[in-house]
Amino acid sequence: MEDAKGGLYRGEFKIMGAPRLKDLVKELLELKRIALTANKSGDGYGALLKGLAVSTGPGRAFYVPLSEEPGAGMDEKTFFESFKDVLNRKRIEKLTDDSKALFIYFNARGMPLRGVAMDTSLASYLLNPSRQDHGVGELSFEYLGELFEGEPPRDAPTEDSYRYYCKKACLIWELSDVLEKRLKQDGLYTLLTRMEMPLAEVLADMEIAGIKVDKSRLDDFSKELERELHMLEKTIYDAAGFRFNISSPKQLSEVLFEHLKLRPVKRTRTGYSTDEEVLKTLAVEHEIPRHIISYRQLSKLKSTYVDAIAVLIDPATGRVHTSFNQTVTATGRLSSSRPNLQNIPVRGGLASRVRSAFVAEKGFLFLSADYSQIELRLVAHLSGDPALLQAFRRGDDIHTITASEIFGTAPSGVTPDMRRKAKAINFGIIYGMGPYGLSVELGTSVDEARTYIERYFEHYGSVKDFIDRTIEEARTKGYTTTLFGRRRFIPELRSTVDQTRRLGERMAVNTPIQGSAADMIKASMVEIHREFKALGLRSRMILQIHDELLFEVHEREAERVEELVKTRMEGVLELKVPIVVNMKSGRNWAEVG
DNA sequence: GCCGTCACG
DNA sequence: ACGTACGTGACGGCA
Repeated sequence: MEDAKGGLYRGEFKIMGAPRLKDLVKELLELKRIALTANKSGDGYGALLKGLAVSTGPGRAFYVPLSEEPGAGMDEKTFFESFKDVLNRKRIEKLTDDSKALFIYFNARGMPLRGVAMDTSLASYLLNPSRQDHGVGELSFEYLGELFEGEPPRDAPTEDSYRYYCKKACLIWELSDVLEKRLKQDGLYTLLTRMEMPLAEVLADMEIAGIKVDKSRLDDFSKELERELHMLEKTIYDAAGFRFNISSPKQLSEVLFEHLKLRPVKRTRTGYSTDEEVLKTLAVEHEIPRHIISYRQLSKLKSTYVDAIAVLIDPATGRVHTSFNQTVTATGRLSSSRPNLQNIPVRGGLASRVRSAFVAEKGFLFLSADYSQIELRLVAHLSGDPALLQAFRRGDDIHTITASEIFGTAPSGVTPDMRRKAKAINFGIIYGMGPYGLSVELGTSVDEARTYIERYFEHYGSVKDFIDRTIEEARTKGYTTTLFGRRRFIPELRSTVDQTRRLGERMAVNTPIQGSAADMIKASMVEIHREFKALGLRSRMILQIHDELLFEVHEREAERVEELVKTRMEGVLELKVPIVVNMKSGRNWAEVG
């Protein structure tokens, strides 16, 4: 495409190639701020960068086609040589719609990108984390009143796609001012610049690092599961007297409730439920449900955690590179996808077969550091409840103490079953449960569950006050907040539908707890990453699982890193109760979980 | 593209 | 009489 080699497009956007690049870079070096947006194919670590659009001000932009777009662009070396200073200079502020993607691209190639001053997705997420879409199109409509649909960029480089990205870069420029003002109005700007934007680079480095997977271990396990599934399949067909698709809830339901005439336990929106709870109930009557449970467990393991992960191993590095999504959850948590490494099995007999396939690089160890009871500690802090505060300050086992209060015995007289019930209640509080929910969880009557909840609030009266206060505040303001000032709007609270309004109340209570815990771990991650860099350590952070961080630690750095991580995580914030972090190290993930 | 199911914190 | 504990992502089946 000859225009890509330095020609000037009609209209307001330029497409730059090598000949004119020098002049342009000279001009850029004089600027205070530029807007950047990438034309990439694919997502996350594996994405290809096809080009970069740069806006130098409202209505002015140019586009650099890169060689990753076949036949179109400038080779990487030329690009880096020309742009290095622009990207590296902190005083040239960069505005972008997806800083993590840029960090992944540049950091992975040893090209530091500095001076990122705005990330419009992250800004939008802080303004309203419940939005489904934080893209430039949505934001332009919402905040600029401008329609930007452009057209979906094509496979082949075209003038249209260049113009599309140039326009996008210009909109990012304009959006940045508006978003900055809004964030400052809402007291969220610091959260953007000090937490979410620095975190984006941390996440980029974690995605680049990935985690090593022993493929042969997974392959062996897959074959084993295959054989087991085949045997179970036969057993089930024999017991039923005919073949059917065991993985089809619809067909299974016909088998259980029509052919075998078992009594349905509960309904789904579309028919009778066949979930594990139902199957356990039915297992008393027939042998099939028990086999179905086993079949389901093994097939889940095989499809989701063995086969799906094996194909995502990068053959070049032997590692899988998840994507950490920073703008998905309503509470401020991260999420992980392709693969989701935040829901790798940890319970159940075969969980360790999967976890042990995630291994530390030769010469390295895994170190896991998790916040102990972080959400309950936050309940203690946020409510200021004297009994709860005292329990945590004394270092008591919180479930045992709760059990002793509810059942009126000395802590030494608490049986394992009493502790189990107290644990369910403690968790239920965080979620805003009712008597029914607790009764299902405990397998007791609704009345019994109701009694437990009443006794809980008798002993932890300030927790009740906290819940009421939090709901009331959310109703008045329209949103609920975390310790760090993160917001979540809860329109459900104004619903006239009872069920919806109660859902809103549970969200209003749960979000400050879950969200404050998310704030804390995010702040620790930024701090720890900064220290690792400053100290020039070879160790690196590789995963975050909500209240846990996983590190791949160089053997010779083990002691220093343990000390550093524990200190930073526990000292991230001063609460009214101690913050406790548990640490464990080992050669694979099963050993540290 | 939705549903049911199930893995995690 | 009804639904009934927060937040996620991914799979297979099915229309």
